[in-house]
Amino acid sequence: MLGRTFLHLPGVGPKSEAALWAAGIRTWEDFLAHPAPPVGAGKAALMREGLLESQAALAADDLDWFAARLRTATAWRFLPRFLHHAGYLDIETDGTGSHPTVTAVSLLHQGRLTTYVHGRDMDRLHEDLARVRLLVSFNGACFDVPILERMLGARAPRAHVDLRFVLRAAGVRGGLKACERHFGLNRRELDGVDGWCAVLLWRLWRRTRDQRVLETLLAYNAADVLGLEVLLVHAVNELLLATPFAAELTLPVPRVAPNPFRADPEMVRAVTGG
DNA sequence: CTAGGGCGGAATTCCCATCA
DNA sequence: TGATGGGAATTCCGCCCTAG
Repeated sequence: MLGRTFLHLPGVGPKSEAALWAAGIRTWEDFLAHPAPPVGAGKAALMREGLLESQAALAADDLDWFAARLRTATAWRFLPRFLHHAGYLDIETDGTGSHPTVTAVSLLHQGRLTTYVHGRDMDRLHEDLARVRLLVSFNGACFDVPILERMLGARAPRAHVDLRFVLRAAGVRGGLKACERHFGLNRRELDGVDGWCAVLLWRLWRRTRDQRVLETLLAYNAADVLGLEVLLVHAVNELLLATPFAAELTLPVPRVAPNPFRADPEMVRAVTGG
């Protein structure tokens, strides 16, 4: 999809891009080879320049270059090409206002899920996060990343895709759980657990040191990032439907990866009030 | 509850094609 | 060639939404 995207060029919006596609100019190469593309001469020259730069950036695997030009709702355009760099992130906190303790973090990167726990190994997060070139989160632009930076001094990758806004562009609104339900994802024994439950689980864990409590908290945290990986593909496929390329570019939807942690039904009951 | 970034619509600027 | 109008892109601001 990236090689068919013109939106990232200055002076090009959704209308111009759609017009190019309709005129049979479907790829960067189509445009560059076209003797008289259906735009003004000045804009054509500017676009030609931008496309040559785009080709160079793609050849150099320069994710940041595209991330800077395709933000928020349009970020999905470069996702398929750079998917293998994605690090899916979700944090839990103790819920105490604007300066909370980060209690647990899950990071799914290159097929490996790593969990960080406050007081255990949270310090390892910095170096692992530094290896991630493309961060994927849900509402992370507003929540996870600012808190990680403020509370842990962490530095997030420059390229960050917040699925909240990608999904919204695809017409799917609401919180993470609602989005999962929309695509038929099932949380099974974690049904009904939300972020506030994670706060309660953390308090319960501190008080009791019962391993089942921590395990339930981590299962919830892990379920969030495992869901992100699948939601991302759904979102891209949904947005492809609004382009002429859905038939050839639709991605296979992966299964939700197995959760290495097991939520204890008794602990779930304890914090959901069920 | 509280914070914060981004959406959405309106206003504004920019660009291009069309004319005389 | 210079003025003009329309359409598209960009900018700006208040409010919405979601996180734990």
